[in-house]
Amino acid sequence: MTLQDNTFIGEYNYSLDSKGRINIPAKFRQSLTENNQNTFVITRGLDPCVWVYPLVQWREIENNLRNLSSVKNINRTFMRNTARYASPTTYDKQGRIMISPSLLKYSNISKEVLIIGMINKIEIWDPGYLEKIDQHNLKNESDVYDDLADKIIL
Amino acid sequence: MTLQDNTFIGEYNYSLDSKGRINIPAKFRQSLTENNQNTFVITRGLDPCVWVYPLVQWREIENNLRNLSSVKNINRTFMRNTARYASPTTYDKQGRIMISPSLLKYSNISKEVLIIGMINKIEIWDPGYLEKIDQHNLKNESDVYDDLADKIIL
DNA sequence: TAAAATTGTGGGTAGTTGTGGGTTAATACC
DNA sequence: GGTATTAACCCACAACTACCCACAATTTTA
Repeated sequence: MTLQDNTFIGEYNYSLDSKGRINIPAKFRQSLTENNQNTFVITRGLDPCVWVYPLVQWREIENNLRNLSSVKNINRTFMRNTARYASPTTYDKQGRIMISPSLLKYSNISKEVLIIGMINKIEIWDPGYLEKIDQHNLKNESDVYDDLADKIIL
Repeated sequence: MTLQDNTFIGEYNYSLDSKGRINIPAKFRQSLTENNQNTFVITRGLDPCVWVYPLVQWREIENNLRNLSSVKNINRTFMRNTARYASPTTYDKQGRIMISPSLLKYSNISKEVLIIGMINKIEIWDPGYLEKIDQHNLKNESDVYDDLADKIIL
């Protein structure tokens, strides 16, 4: 059973193989609509992890960026950092995508990976690294976190 | 006699089988509307137990998450921790769902389980564990408990 | 009260999934 | 232009999951 189209939840402990490939969980692939053409756009996350967007989702981001005025300095910086690391990747018949050495280094991934569904995108983490960062975040912003939980958790 | 749609009350003592499956009480299943497609979304509770949402209930949570911008750090942390432990599960012809080893560990469940109707969701507990926590909570928060009386008339 | 239907639990089987690795085609580099 | 390196495609397989059938105990119905 999959949820809504192009929507991802859940976590998976997979591993990077000797050729630098990572499997996309079958449930995630099944949730993809035809117009994604078996393709993701992978890029740097705002956290030290890899972000994986379905192609159509990335197109929306592109359109939003298109509307950012280039007059403002901060807009140019944001646009540049969002666009420069992104690259489209089609998965092979086994459902795997290639991750570039540069992205692996950025996200601290060596062998084990944790793949997390983030609703409209997918995150790929080094398991140990996430734990560290997560605890840090929860400690420093627990009050804001609780406010969100009050609004959203049923 | 069943209650309102997608509404659960009462408790049931069931057991986990050798394949990690748990039966959903027939009364709970009968209360489900068609648009749930015989599917629940199971995840970690805020207490050490398993939360079981009807699919349509979870969609509400999901849609709220979708509106959180990933530019904010705390939004990402919240979305990650809400989404990562959740997974959709369709029950089989006997009315059972699979519980992952990770969720079993989190909720301390080994063999016996206590299934509790929580109105808009279902909780699955280890019976002994719940008793301990419940007593602890009543002892330490009885004053806050009393405040609820202002909001809810029994 | 007896028969019929439902419910909770056990387990077998066939298909799917994650992972490894070999072979060919494309690319980059001398 | 020839060679080395990389990426795409294919085959293989063990582990796991979904689906099916079965049955005893309980509940409902007649």
